[in-house]
Amino acid sequence: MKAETRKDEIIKTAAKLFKEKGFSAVTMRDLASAMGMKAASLYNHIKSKQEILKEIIISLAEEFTHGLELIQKSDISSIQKIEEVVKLHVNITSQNKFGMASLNNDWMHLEEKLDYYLELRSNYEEELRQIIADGVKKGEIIDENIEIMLFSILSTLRSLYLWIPKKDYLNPEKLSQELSTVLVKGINKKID
Amino acid sequence: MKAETRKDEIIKTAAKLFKEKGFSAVTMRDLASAMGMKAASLYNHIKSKQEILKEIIISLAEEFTHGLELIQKSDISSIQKIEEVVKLHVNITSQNKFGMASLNNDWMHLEEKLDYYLELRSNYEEELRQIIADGVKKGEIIDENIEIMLFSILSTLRSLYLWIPKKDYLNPEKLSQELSTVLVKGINKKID
DNA sequence: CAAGTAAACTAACAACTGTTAGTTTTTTTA
DNA sequence: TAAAAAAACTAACAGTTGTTAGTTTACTTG
Repeated sequence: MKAETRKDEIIKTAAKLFKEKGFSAVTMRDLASAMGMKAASLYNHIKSKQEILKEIIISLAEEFTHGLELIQKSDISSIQKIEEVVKLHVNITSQNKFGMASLNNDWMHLEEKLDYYLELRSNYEEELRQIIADGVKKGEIIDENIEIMLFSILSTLRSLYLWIPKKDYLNPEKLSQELSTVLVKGINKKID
Repeated sequence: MKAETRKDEIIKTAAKLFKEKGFSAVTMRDLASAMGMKAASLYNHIKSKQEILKEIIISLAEEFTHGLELIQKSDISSIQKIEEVVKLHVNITSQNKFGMASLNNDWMHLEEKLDYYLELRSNYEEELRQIIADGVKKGEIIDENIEIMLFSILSTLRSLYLWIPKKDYLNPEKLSQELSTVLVKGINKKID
């Protein structure tokens, strides 16, 4: 791991501000002030406000894509794959509590990289859909509407960024495990 | 039901734009242009940009609060209450596909009404938490971490606005029922 | 310690922001 | 059809926006 550059600090600070008010509502003067400098000085380190957003979002999106690829080709059951996806989201979100807000809410302000982002996202959804469909075919997963199961799981995982910061006494391992239980088994008490 | 005023049209159009780019990125000139008029003309109908956001968010928040109150005091099981909450979200979201985006993402730009909104929201979460806790106590709901169950359900329901527009061939009744199944029973196949 | 580089600064820009004032046009009502 | 009300307009404002140019200060390195 290399040393953190000034650019990295700016991006980290920006992510924090973007989470609070959204990309559009944060001005370069806000960001500069949070960094203890003047707005013009930021441009010694970054090319534009856009570039900051791009750095935050694209690196996260690629991290998810890469993580899911590994899970996809591993030789485990469908349910286990879903459990690994839960871990992936919990881990990335735990380490990027702020950036995840931009990924979820400010992707539409990407300009040149918007199409690339949308491609990564739809591929991600498609791969996860495939994992679920496989599980249904193999009889591991109930034969309910696949879109609804996909949506329900993904909504929960994508919202983790709102919730992990409030409960960060829970370690990632325990959180992943308990979350998997709820997502996979549901909440109703079974009659054993 | 009364006739739709020009103000209502403006708010509806604003909600649509707010969903696409977020409150901060939509200018009064954008809104005016979408309405086929000049920015200044908007002010014959509305007091400020803020007021539009307030109208969108507060009316929705109050609708949820009221809906949950009715469910809370009805004499049904905890699981049934949760199923009613699912219906509540599906119905309100189906009828407010655009406004729900503001409720989820732009509430922090409320000014005078921010505290009121935060109060409604935390009361809502607390009441739902109570429904779950009751269910656990009565043995209807598994004895897992209540916060995780609350978070998982609420994340899914709060994300409906992203998903309903894409699948609106599904009618609200069917969607509510299938979503309840997934949330309550989970996705794994039981050994009958 | 000299030279080079990194990182801050001041000043300014052109475009855009929400909003107001005052006026004209269109629609409704008596 | 005249008067009143509703709804649009033009023009402009004061403040804010992202960004650039040019300069000064601080740190690193040979």
